[in-house]
Amino acid sequence: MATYQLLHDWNVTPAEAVALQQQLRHQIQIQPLTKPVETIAGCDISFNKFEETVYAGIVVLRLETLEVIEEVGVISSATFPYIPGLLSFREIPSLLEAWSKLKTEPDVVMFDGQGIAHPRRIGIASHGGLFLNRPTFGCAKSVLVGKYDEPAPERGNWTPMRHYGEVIGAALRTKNKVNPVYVSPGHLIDLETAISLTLQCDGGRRGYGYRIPEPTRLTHNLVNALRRGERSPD
DNA sequence: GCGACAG
DNA sequence: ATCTTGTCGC
Repeated sequence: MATYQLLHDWNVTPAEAVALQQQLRHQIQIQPLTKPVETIAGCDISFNKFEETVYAGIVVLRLETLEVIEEVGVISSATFPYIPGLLSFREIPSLLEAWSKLKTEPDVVMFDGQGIAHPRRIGIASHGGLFLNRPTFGCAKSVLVGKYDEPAPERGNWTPMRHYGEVIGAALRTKNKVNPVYVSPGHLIDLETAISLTLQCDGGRRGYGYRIPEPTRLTHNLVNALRRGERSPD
């Protein structure tokens, strides 16, 4: 079973959450990978509007072939509300429950959200990286903070996202003439590597291609099936 | 003060 | 995030 470090309690108020982020942000390390990546995991949650029950899941893939190595899902509950800038406090607790069920120890984890492309430089991917103590990065479908110039329309092109003068991520085109995804390092990885991994996880390199990279796309399908009762938490 | 605002 | 069919464009 995969393990993680519980760096702090999750039962906090929004104000306490912000204080924790200010404290934790200094522990985040943006650097090149120290080990080659063989497996990559995607994680996501799903839920019915107005309900506290959440369906969390993680899918582990072999980077080279994008074949699924393992899938885990859990039905849990989230009490913390969705507040822009505090997404990790709503999603990470249940994702950690799913993580505990993994037999495999993913080399790197892709999150559905931001890494350091966050007002306090600690989005869900960075926060999760500290708990998991391994390389993580975010691949979001929309922007939280930062500005960027539109990247060229062909797959593979990207432009830097800037916030207060700092390069915090990239607007990356994963498919021709389709809206870009927003990639940013989470922890123990750098922007260039996060971009490279995102492109390697995109089926586009093999003909069939979706805007959302496979780890996140497949996990999204998994948790939605769980929510609809089309699959069980095994 | 006004508007923006990951999922 | 979720609720949902058709439809415009390449």
